[in-house]
Amino acid sequence: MEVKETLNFIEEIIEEDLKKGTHGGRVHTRFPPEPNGYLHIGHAKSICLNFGLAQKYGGKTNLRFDDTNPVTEETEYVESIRNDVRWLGFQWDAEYYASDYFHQLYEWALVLIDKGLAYVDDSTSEEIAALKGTPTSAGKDSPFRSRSIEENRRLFVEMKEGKYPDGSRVLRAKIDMAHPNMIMRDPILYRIKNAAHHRTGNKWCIYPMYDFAHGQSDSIEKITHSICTLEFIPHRALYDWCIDNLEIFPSRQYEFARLNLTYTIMSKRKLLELVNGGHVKGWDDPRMPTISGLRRRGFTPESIREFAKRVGVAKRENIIEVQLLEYCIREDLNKKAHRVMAVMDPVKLVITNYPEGKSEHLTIENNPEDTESGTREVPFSRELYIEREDFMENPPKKYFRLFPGGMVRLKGAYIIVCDSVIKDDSGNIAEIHCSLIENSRSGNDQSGLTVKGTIHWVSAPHAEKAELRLYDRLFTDINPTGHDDKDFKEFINPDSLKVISAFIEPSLKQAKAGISYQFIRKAYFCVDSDSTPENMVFNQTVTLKDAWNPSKG
RNA sequence: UGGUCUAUGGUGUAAUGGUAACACUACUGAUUUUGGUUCAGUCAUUUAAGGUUCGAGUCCUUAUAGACCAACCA
Repeated sequence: MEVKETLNFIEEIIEEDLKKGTHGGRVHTRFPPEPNGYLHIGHAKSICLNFGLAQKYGGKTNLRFDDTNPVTEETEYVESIRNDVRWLGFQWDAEYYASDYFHQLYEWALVLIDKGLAYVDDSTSEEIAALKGTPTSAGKDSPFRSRSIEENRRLFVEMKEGKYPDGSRVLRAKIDMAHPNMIMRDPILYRIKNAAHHRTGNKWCIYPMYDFAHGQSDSIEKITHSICTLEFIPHRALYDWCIDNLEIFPSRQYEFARLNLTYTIMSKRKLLELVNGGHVKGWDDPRMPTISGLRRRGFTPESIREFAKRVGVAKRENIIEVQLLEYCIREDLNKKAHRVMAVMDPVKLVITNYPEGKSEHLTIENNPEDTESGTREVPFSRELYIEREDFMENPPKKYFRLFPGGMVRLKGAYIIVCDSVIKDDSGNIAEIHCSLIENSRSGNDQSGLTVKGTIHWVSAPHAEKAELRLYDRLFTDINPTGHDDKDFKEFINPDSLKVISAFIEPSLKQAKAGISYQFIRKAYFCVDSDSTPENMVFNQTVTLKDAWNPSKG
């Protein structure tokens, strides 16, 4: 059956433009990050949207750094952003910086002054705010609003020449102090900042505001569809005002709802707070919703792109369940990740009828989902480790694992039956004694027995040790920033990171950083960049789904 | 004493005036040498009230709810 393709509202706009022949059928988008922090999964949605649209309609996408505020922006962030976009699988057509346009923007400010549409205001920040009015009451004109064009021009040029200190003067658009849209109440266009810029150094001491830079940058690059998030809706009036009065290429702005994720924060400022406050170990901490964090956690570009596709694009505020993200990474890794065995909470199991000192190599498939993935050799011997939770002395109904008198298959090996349990002085289980069934070896089973459960194991004398970093959600609240009376940091999950030592099968000894594995029956893990052959470190990406619910028996 | 945007299952996205669909979650059951995967099934009178129409989730009106707007941030 054919599934009818439906368009999101931006695709509808584009197809309408294509039909009308707007811009000669050209589609040109841009991804415009400010280099003041690392990209997060919300940006990934925007990246996939902007680049995806261009791909779909045979257009282009620029990467443009919106770097109009020198005090918060750094080259480190530029590098990380370029890296993350590339890693996600996208290549931009051109790389630009709003700072490339500083001179043009300055010229355009002069145009507005000459048209009587902009003026220099000597008021303080507080005075300007006071005259701004409120959403429900009109503002009042600044006492400097009626300066002559000549005076405005002279003052603005002097601002540029560095004759005035920070905060002493601004350039404002002359629009309407009673406008119902507060953005239009004589917005500030330029401010004085005697600060070094990461690209232009000390060349400038006046810097354009977002509203005087973004639309014009789009226009310079002949962007046809400038896509941003909902909070910029009121800015669209000013975006259009600048383009109209400057009589430049008519880029158009369209707004979609940003991504929100349950149990997650999605604000660069707040993520910075987590980094600076030492609540996480950096922007790429695997608990962070940053692209670099997700990458280190073991997420693949494919899984994130699939996620972006599945969350859709609309204008309605939304909060996506993290389970969808988890579904996407499991779906991808299920196809790709080799299966290996690791015991996270070990208890010793002795096979009493297996000769001491003997060992053999069993051939085990790497991935039953991928016949191309081949097999590997796994050593087997008399003493093994199994998970403590895979044995119960007094099991409930429907317990498929080991218990006294019970039978399970050791994955890829033999069927065993539990004969007895050895306890230490304090009553804890020290060893489980089993015997294996002759002729039950995996792939060559002539025992005729069928067992309900299969458990994983690692041969004790061959086992390697590894550090496992287990992650839980970073916040305990479904919407940490959704409480007016509480700071989001109050909801930080104290147990978001647990470090354990595990036994892993020896084939993992060569595992390289960034490679993902499925630790069978447990979770997907990926080799961390901290990992060395002497101290192997794995990050838990996501657990396997677990349908076993002991309480239901 | 304002303006703008948005309202469809638990979550998200469709249905473009004509049988409310798909995915995720959750819960059943089947299959399984991973309690994974896979496969089947269950879960909605579309915020409310009016109106237009043969026919409304869709158009109109009013209400209600939520979001955004008073940074020399973007």
